[in-house]
Parts: sequence; structure tokens; C-alpha cells
Amino acid sequence: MIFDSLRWLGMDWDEGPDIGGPCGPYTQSERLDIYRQKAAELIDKGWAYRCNCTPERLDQVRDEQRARGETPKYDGHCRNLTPDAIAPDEPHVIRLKVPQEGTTIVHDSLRGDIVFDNTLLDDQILLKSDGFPTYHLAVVIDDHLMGITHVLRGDDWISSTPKRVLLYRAFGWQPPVYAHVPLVLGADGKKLGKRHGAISIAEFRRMGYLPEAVFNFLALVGWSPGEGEEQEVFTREELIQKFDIERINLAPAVFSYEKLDWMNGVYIRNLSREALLQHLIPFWVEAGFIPYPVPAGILRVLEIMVPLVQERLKHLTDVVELTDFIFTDIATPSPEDLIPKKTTPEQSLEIVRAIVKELAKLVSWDAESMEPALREMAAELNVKAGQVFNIIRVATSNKRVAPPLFGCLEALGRETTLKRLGQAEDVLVSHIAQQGS
RNA sequence: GCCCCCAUCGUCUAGUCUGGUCUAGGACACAGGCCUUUCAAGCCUGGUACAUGGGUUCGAAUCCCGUUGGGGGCACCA
Repeated sequence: MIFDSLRWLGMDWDEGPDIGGPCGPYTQSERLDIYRQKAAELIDKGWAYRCNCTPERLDQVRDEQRARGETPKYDGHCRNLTPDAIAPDEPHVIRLKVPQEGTTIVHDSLRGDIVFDNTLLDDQILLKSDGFPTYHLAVVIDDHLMGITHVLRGDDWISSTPKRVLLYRAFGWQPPVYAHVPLVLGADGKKLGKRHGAISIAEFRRMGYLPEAVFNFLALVGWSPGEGEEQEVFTREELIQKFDIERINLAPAVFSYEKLDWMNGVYIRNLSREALLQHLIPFWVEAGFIPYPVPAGILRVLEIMVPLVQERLKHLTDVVELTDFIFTDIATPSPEDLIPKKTTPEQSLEIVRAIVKELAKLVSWDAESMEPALREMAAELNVKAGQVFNIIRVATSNKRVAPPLFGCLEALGRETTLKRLGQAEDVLVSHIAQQGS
């Protein structure tokens, strides 16, 4: 799923568990022997030790430390046992032997040196009692063996980085270049995480965002081209060319869906009609409006609708609500909606009847011929064209707000349009009758 | 509690390193207007910000220190 999401965003990679490569195996469970061997190496070098403290004892120690207002950390109970005090075959973990004096410096390419007092660092567990490594051990070994040169992470990882720097030192390896990027916050100012407001890339897709828009927007969260550059909409190629780690802003950024929505709209408007059509079809299918594959007759209707909705979409999903009346039956409009302001029910009825007459005599059922005919008709009736259009809109869609009228009528077809206008006529007739009694 | 990071409009940011051109620029959102068959889109106009106190300096959004505020971390999770 992560692979699919990354691919959707247009990211690719040179090697990995899905495509193989020279640095495999890539799955942790297939590398357990490496971790065990390396952990043993650290014990031999005096950089690690075995520990068989029970979880209960550790909890108790931590509780006591917290009660005393100290930073909870391992109390070193097993730190100075003789190497053979705990046999390799009895249950135990392996801990990092953090120096008890001095400092560890994390060089962050965005922030410079961050200095940590070693006495504050915990004797981190490296290998768990089930034989699996913790993240710290695994990532250091894997990154080194796989030739990783740069590590970019959220700044919530800063405080655990000295442990890994120490591991590099213990192994005698060169640490990678670290850059800790600011966190992305939710609207409430809290870290966006799995359990707090964050959504997966797959969800962006489901919500009707275009990958190009998400890619562009994400690049702009915490980064900007600077130097007076005021462009915000960039192609992928421009971003790849312009993006510079050094220009990442250090303050955490609030994730703004409002701006993402705007940007998605920009990208939707920039799409060709054909491309937008292809993007939209799955959402129409998903809504149950059209079958898939799309029959030629329906495709023609879709092709009419695409330009009408293009500049009205913020999300691709918006097309469902915008065009539902084209594909499904509508509820009968209320008389109130069919009677514009400053118009009597009788006038409305007269207008509807005139519309039906006018449309019925159209030779060709297309948007271009409807408009002039109806405008002329409105002039003859001495009413504003807008009023006429509003009535037609409500009668045919049961919406006060809809995409441009004549295109919709064309898409709807002569038969359905006239049927709905006939229903509107009925509504007005019975409304007038009720009022009269 | 302890440690770490950060601080310009409501939000994302330019400007900070290399003090003066910043009465602080842009974008989103918001308000008003234009256009208009509704809604959008587009165009125009508007309001809103250098957290605070002290230094350094002829001069500070820009450099230094304190304070305040926000965020993060403190697992046999990643």
C-alpha cells in the first residue's frame, strides 16, 4: 500500500523489496542474523551488554524516577555484570553502553550542532529478547550497509538521534548527513500522526485530489523557493530542480486543507478535457451513475459535462454532487423554488408553458440553439432572461445552483428535459389551485 | 519534571546567515466591487503580522541575552 501510494505520487526508487537490488535482503526479518552478529560485536567491543531485568522491575524503576522528578532511564543494574553472568541462551536483551560522561554531538545540516549530555542518554535496548532489533540498531546497520548518505526525518526524532550517532561511533562508521525537518501540525497545532488527524496518501486519492497537486502542496509545506520567487504552482520537474534542503523553514507548519483545495482546483483547471474526463470517470462509476466500461452514448453526455464542471471542482469527488441530476431522478421541486422573487405563481406557470413550447420546437437539441431562442422568448414575455433560466434550472435539476444551464439541458436530452418541465408545470398548477381554494 | 527544537498577517511563507533599499512582499482564506443565467472561474480593491523585555549599533524583523509562547522527546514502538 505504501508502494502504491508513492507510485501514485509519482515517486520511484532504484531498489527495494518489491524490485530487488544489490543491497538486499530488504526485509528486516530476513536480516536478523546480521543484527545479532553486529550486536555481539558491540558486546565484544565493550559498547553493549546483556541485561535480563524484568519489565516489572523496569516499570518500577521508572515510576520511582518519575516520582523523584528525574528523567526515566535504565538504572544500569546489569551494566557492569561480568560478560558471562548472563548466558547467551537465557532470555535477555542487549543494551547500548552509553558513556557516562562527555557529550554527543548531532550535526544537523539545517540547525548546526546539537549537543547532548551523555548522562541524559538512556542505555537503549538494541536487540530485544525475541531476537529482533529495535529501530535504532536496525536502522544504523541497514543504512550503513546499504550506503545511505543522507537521512531526512521529522524533528520528533532529534532527541533519539544521539543514540544512533553513538552506535555509528561504536561501530567505527561514518554517520550520514542528518537533516531534521519540522513537523506538520493539524489545525489544532498538534503533531499530525497516525492517531491524530493524519491521513494516508491513499486517502488523498480517494478524496479526489490529483497527485500532482498533493506533490506540489507537500513540497510547499515548510519549504519555499525564496529569493523573491512568488510562484507557487510548480511542475514536478521544476520542484525537483528548485527544491533545496537548506531552504526548509524550521518552524512547524499547520497543514491547510483550504490551500490544498485551492491548489487542487488549479490543477484540475489546467487539465485537458480528455484528461479530466479520464480522472472523473471512476468517481461517476463509484457513485453508481454510469456503468463501466462507459457506453458510447453515455460517454457523449460525459463529454458535454466535463467542461461545464471543470472550473467548479475543488475535488474530483465534487463532480458527483454537481452532476447527480443528470444521471438520477430528481425530487419534485417545491413551488417556492419555481417562483422567482417578484413573480406570481401565475406568471411562473405562464413562463414554464412558454419554455416547453419553445424548446419543443427546437430542431437541433444543442446548447447553442437553446439560448437565443429562450432569450427571445423572454423578451416577448417581457421578463428577464435570468428569471426564465432560473426557473428552468430548478425545474430540471431541483437545484438553485448548478453547472451552466444549456449544457446541462443538452446532456439531459430533450425527453427528460421536457418531462421535468412538465412536472414543474403540474406543481405550479396544483399550487395555484390550492391557493385559490 | 528533565532534555531538545522553534517563534513575521487567521494559515503557508519572502525578507534573517551577508543589519540601512521593509511606512515588511506574495499566496490561501475573508470582505467589497466588476463580469455574469445560478454557482464557480477570472479581474480589481481592502483589512490583518515582525511575541515580549533588555542589550550591541548612527541604524535591528534581521546580531546577543533573558522572559513568554508553541512544538517535540523521555518504551523489549517506529
